[in-house]
Amino acid sequence: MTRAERERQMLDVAEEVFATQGYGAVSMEEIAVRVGLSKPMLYEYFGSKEGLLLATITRARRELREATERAATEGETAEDKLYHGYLAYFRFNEAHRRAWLVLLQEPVLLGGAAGEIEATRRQQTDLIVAQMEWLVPDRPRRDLEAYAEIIVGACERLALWRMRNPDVTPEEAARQMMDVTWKGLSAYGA
Amino acid sequence: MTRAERERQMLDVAEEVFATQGYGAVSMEEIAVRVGLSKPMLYEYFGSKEGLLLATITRARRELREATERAATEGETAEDKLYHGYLAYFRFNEAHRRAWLVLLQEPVLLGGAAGEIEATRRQQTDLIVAQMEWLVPDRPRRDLEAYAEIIVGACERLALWRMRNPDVTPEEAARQMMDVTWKGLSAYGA
DNA sequence: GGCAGTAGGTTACCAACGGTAGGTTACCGG
DNA sequence: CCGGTAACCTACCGTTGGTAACCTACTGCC
Repeated sequence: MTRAERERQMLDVAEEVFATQGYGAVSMEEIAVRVGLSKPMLYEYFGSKEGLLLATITRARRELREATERAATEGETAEDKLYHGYLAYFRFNEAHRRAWLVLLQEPVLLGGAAGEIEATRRQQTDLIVAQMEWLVPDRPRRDLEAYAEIIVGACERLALWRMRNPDVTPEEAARQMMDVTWKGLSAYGA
Repeated sequence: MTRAERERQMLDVAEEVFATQGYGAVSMEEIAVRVGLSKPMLYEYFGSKEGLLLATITRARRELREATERAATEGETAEDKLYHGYLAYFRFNEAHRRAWLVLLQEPVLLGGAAGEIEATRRQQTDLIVAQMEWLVPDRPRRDLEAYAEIIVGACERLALWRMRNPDVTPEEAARQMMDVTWKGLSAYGA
């Protein structure tokens, strides 16, 4: 087995247990046993427990980004693009439930490797901002950045809400996002 | 010193140290020393480390809710109410930076006392939904719930963004929230 | 005053975990 | 056949979350 395959295997196991049991509740020993290796190997590959979490988060984030990025190229109008982006997001966290769950663990890193994750976040935000520039031209860069953050946060939370309401389809969630962020609540005002 | 005062004192210390060092990076021993007591007292009051975090989160959340709730009664029109709600939120996490920072630690609990925190969250969401009913009448309850989640998530993330961009005033952040959630992005379309 | 009961507090300990040092096996080029 | 190295393991350490057992000072009561 090559080194890259080993790493993927380790990340698969880590993703599974972090998602189901939570970061604090699982020991490195347990992960190692599940992989079929011993603890020091994990440290060889990832340096620390937080490093392992960081690696799984980075991978999950990349997968999510690729999925939504691809989708946002579909559709003609700005409205269509936005809708398809949302749809891809909610479909992703239905299909890759585990990968998505570890993304929620991110705040754990606040006190630790927060700096390292900043780069990936920055990169992701930049991409959304780029699409924003297409969506809503002639706005200050700073506002576009804010809008991107707003949308990411909203999606995250709505996805969490969907976990408690599993009968909400990705289509419905995407439509709800459109209601608020595209048309705006004023459209429904009294 | 009464029991309630002791508890408040412990929560103050916990809030400070969780916010600055992060949940995982701080030991119960350290907190106990800072309070001026010994470790078992913390366990007497909060049962476990996670229980202590849960208590600080619960308190912070209540303070935040009270602040925003009060503000949302100001203003005449629906638009005004929404704006003042946002403004109060961003002013709160500027003034009570520490309290707000522990709220971010919440996902740590995913694998643990997630059930207990569900009640508080539910209660908070219900209140926003109630204001939503006023804001955008004649929508299905289910959509209102989704809108509430969207708004909470968006605010959370934008507040996080503000921490990295400290020159963004609460007024500007509130305006950006209005741009997206009230007028909607379509208002700026090409 | 003397004394049982209890609230509030401590010391001393345990088990589990993150992390590491040092040794062992297995494979490779020469 | 052999030196070197990559992959891997066993055995250990320090710290930390959590607990048991004990102490102390106050309260109300005879």
